[in-house]
Formats: sequence, C-alpha cells, structure tokens
Amino acid sequence: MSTAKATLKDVAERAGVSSATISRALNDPDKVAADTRAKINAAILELGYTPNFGARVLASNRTGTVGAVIPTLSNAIFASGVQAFQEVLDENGITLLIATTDFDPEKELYQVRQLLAHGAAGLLLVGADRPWTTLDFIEKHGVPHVLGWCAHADSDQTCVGFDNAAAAYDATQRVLMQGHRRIAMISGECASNDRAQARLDGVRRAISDHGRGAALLSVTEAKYLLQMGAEAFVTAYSTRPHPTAIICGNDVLAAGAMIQAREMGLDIPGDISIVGFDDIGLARAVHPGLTTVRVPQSEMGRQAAEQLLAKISGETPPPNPELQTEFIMR
Amino acid sequence: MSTAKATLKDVAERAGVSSATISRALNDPDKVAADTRAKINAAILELGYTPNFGARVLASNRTGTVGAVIPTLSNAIFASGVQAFQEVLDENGITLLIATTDFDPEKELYQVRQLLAHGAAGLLLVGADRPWTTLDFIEKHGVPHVLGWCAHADSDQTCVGFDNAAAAYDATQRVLMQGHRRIAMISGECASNDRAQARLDGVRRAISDHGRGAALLSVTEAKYLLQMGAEAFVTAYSTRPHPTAIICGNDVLAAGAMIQAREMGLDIPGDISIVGFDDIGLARAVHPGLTTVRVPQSEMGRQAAEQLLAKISGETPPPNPELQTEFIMR
DNA sequence: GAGATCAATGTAAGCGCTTACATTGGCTCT
DNA sequence: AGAGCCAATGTAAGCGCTTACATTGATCTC
Repeated sequence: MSTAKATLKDVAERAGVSSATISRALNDPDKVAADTRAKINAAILELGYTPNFGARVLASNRTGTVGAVIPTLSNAIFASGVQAFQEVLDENGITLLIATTDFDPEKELYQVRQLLAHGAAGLLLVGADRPWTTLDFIEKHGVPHVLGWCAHADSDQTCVGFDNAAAAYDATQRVLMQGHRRIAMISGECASNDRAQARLDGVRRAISDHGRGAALLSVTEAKYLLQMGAEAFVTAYSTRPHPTAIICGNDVLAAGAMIQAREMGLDIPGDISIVGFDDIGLARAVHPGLTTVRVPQSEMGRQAAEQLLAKISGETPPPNPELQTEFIMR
Repeated sequence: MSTAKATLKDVAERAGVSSATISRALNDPDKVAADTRAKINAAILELGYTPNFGARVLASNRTGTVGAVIPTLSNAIFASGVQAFQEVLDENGITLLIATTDFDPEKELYQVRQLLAHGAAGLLLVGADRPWTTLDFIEKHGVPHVLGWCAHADSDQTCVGFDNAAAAYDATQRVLMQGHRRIAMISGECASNDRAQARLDGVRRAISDHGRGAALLSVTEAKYLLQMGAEAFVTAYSTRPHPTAIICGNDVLAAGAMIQAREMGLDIPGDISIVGFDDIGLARAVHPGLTTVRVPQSEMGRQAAEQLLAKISGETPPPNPELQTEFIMR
C-alpha cells in the first residue's frame, strides 16, 4: 500500500526477479518456473499491483478491444445481437467498445473514427449501405471488420447475417399462398438502410413474380415506433379496395398496425392479415399472435464475433456463414 | 503513405515544428497560432497520421473511456438505459466499454476487473446488491462509480434510479383501491437482485399496510422470459380462492401471464387483473393494454452519465437525482 | 568429461506520446 | 528605451510495459 501505484518494477524488486520475468508470468505463465510464479503472485497481491493499461498497449501494440458501431441499442434486434457478440468476445478475453449512430451515416463514420482511435482491433458494423469513405477509412487503418444483419454473396466483405430480401420474398409468397392478392407494405425507413430496402424489394419481387392479379397496393415508410406503425396503418388501409394483408418491415410496426386495426374495429385476421418481421418477444405477446419472420439474432452476433476474431488473428477468413430465417405462422 | 505508420515526429518534421506543438494542436488547439495549426493540419492529412492510442494513454494517463457492467443487453430495460448513457458520454467525447454479467455477481466482479484493466475512468453498475469485495476493488482503484436502476437514500454511493419499492407500493395501493383483496405476485428472481426484491417488498408492505382483508396469496419467482411468466401464472392462479389481481415484477412476466390467462379461458380484466412493471413497448402492444409502472429509462441513463462524468472530473457529487415512476392505467 | 542443448531468467532498448519547464521575441507601459 | 509580460514554441524527461537478445546453469549425449 504505497502512495503511488505499484509498477512492474516494484513487483520485480519485491519478488527478487527481473521485471521481464514478471511480465512473462503475467502474459505467458508457462515460460516461468512454478516457484518463481508463486513468489511473483505473492508480491503482486501484497502490492495490489495492476498492470498499466497504456503502457501495455504502447509496448505490445494490442488493446484487447474490438468495437461495434450500431444504430441504437433501444432496438431489440440490435441489442440482442450485440449481446451475443459481446459474450463471444468475452470468452476470448476481448472487451467491447460500443458506439451508436442513430442511423446517421455521418455519425457512423465519426464513431468508426472514435473506436479506431481507441485502438479497436476489429469492427462490427450494421448493414452494407454506407458511403465509401467509411470503408476506405477502415481499410487505411488496416483493421478488419464484419458486417452484421445482412448478407451479400457478391460482396468481398465479410457479412454475417441473413438474406433480408429472400426472407421477405418467402414470407410474401406464403401470404400469397394464403390467397391474398391485395397487399400493402409498411416498411421501415429505407434511406441508408439496406435491410429495410431489401425487405421491401423482396416483397415487391414476390408479388410481381406471382402475377395472377396480385398487387402491392401501397408502400408506407415509417420510423421504428409503435405509434408510427399505427399511423402508417391508416394510410395503408385507406386504398380502395382495401388490402387484405399488410406486410410490415418489422414487428414493432406490425404491432402498431394491429393496435390501429383493432381501434378501427377491424378483425384480425378476419378483415385484415398482418405480418411482421424479426420475431421479437412482442410478436408472441400480442393477441392474436403475430405471424412473422424469425431471424437468428444471437447466432448472428455469435458468428460475427467468431468471424471477426478469426480475421483479427489473421486466419483465412472462413466463408460467409449462411444464416437461415424462419417463417413463423401464428 | 510511408510503409510504417506516421508518428508525431514525422508530422513535426513535415510541418517544421516541434512534436510538442503538434501535440498541443491536437489536444488544445487554442494554444497554437492559427497559421501553425494550418500547417500542422496539412501535414497530418498528407501523412494520414493518427495518434497512437497506447502512447497517448501512457503519457497522459487518460483513456477517455468509461465502463458499464450490466446483466444483459437482451433486456429492453437495460438496453435503453445504456443507450442514453452512451449518448451522453459520446457528447463528452467519451467511449463506452460494455460488459455483461448474466446476473452473476462473480462474473460482475470479473467484468469490473476487466474494464478497470482496460482503463475505464468510471463505472456504471446496476443495482446495489453485490458482495462487498466488488466495491472494495473499485474503491482501491480510485475509480468513481454510479449505480443505476435503483435508489437508496441511505447509501453513500451515487444512485441514479427510482425507488422500486415505493413504485411497487404505489401500484399495489392502486390495485387495492380498485377493490382487489386477493392478490398474487409473480416476481422476478430476487437473488442478487435488489430491484426485484424491492418490488416484492413494496407489494408486500402495501398489502399489509392496507389490512381490511387484503392478502398476498402467493409469490412466484420467475426468470425474465415470457414463457416463465406463463408458467408462473398457472401456479399463481391455482390458489383457492383464486386471486383477483396478479402483480408482476416486470412487463415480460405480465405479458406471459396474460397469454396463459387467455389460454385458460380467463377474461382480462373480468376474471383476473394483471399489472406489469417497466412499461416497455410490449405493454402498449398487448391487448388489452397492460397496466404497468413506467420507469424513466432514458432519463436515468442520461443522468447516470452526467453524475459519473461529474465525479470523474472531481466535481462535488451532485445529490442523487430523484427520478419518478408513473403508474400507467390501461 | 567436454560439448551440446535447453529451460529459466536477466538486460536494456524502445514503444509514441504528454507536459513541466525553458526559451524567444514582439508588445505594452511608463 | 528598458522593464515586464505574454503568447508561441522548443527541449527533453519520463510514462510502465514488452520483447529480442544475451546469459546462466543444469541435464543430456557419446
């Protein structure tokens, strides 16, 4: 308990060995004889020594951190993905730096800068839609990155996610198979959001591929809020003739739409069918249960971490994993 | 674009000034003449210079990070609090380190160690219930911390949150005012969770204070999962006579209970009233709307960040803010 | 038993920045 | 005009660790 914080040198003196040995005992214990290690541990305990982070980083050029830049944590779909991401990092002794962008591409670049300035050894980004400047910056830094929540077979970037367009296509097909022909979509905002855009594209394509009188009557974009889903429903339902099914870009919008539909005295699914996307907890909690597309959030976070760690340690990047979505009929 | 990464010295040579001036231009621009600054910026741009994080930390002894150790991000109540916390930090140029514990006190200590080892200048912890060793460790490090999601007037620690017991007490009073006398509680797991415990205590106390035949028929603890809420409902409802109201420790459990009640053919609120806690999005989405207690999640995260930043910069810690909950009748 | 081998440890050179202190030279003030 | 002041910049000493390389004995080999 000296006044100043104990340093390696203090521990070295106390234990009667050189500071190099202490360093080794800490970072690569096998290289130090067992009894020496014991002495060292004792000295460390007595002095209450903790390694100085800055010195360690400077000397070794490793921070033991990676960064995640996501739109927001107040969105279950990101939060639980990041949770899984963090867990895997943790198992590997890596600490997570987090920054949010509120869906603003400029802010994303800013945050990327911040995290790289803080020594992140790798980066998790969301989606593939961003100015080239951002990727350029990352590449100049020589720091690997992976993209989550999306899949792009054509891209040379590592993507860990699912094919939003395909999942939406599939969901729409099922809706068509149920006999629906007049369909409306309530989409998330597509600007700078390839996930929302892909879902919309998938719906569009499924309907036009189907033909036989199937029509997408309207597309209403709405912010990720229950209330916005409700408002969008009014618009989406207002066409004549009414749509018989409304496909929503996510469960929150779908739940908002359901509330509004009920408010307007409509029966679900009698008068109108509503389909969501994501399968967040809400989808099971509402009544009637929300038909939706389950996305493998945790699995995605986990694999994203694994891919990133592999890239960081310079391993040959494994192929982009194929993550499957699942249509949940409720 | 040299092979090796540019250092301060390189920039200094290029700009024809000393490295100290560059450092000043970067960290305290006012101290450098405008034209010198211009030269420096040009040199930085040309060389693509980025400061070395480790060296900066070592020399200045500041990392510009704070840490948050929370149970999990897959829980809206934490995720949105952390989101707000992060936003405020960001405004102050601070980066957030995140670690999760899955409600395990030992893991919490481990994560605290990790974050402090990574140079966190301050710590956000959840709740006040933990082994003394954890706080002891933090204090030895001389790093300030704040506790979120709880309030303890008696404590000498900085708490930023709301009084869970009082909120639960209040909610229970309202339930009693509605005429309910036979009440059951589905509580979150109380072990190492003072928030859940406080809510339970609040319910208990309100019922015993009320007297006049009011009784807490049962308390069922359940994990934070829809499914667990449903299962707990079976138990909670099984007493004879049945309870007429079930107060749940959180909205997820309440939603699970609602699902099960409906499954059992019970009418809500005709046969059974269900009350939640937290007012997450779900509470508004279910039908009928879930009566619950709104907690100021974002405000809490924001104030927690402000308090922590104040403590870090050595300001006299402002008094623990008083955050109000609100009973939401649906 | 001399040399080779190897595990364990020591030596010391940085890593790239920040910052206390020193220096410089142009102003103001009287 | 000389003293005093101050803004702008330079000098150089660390910050505490990691690690390449050197050293030392002990054990093994023939």
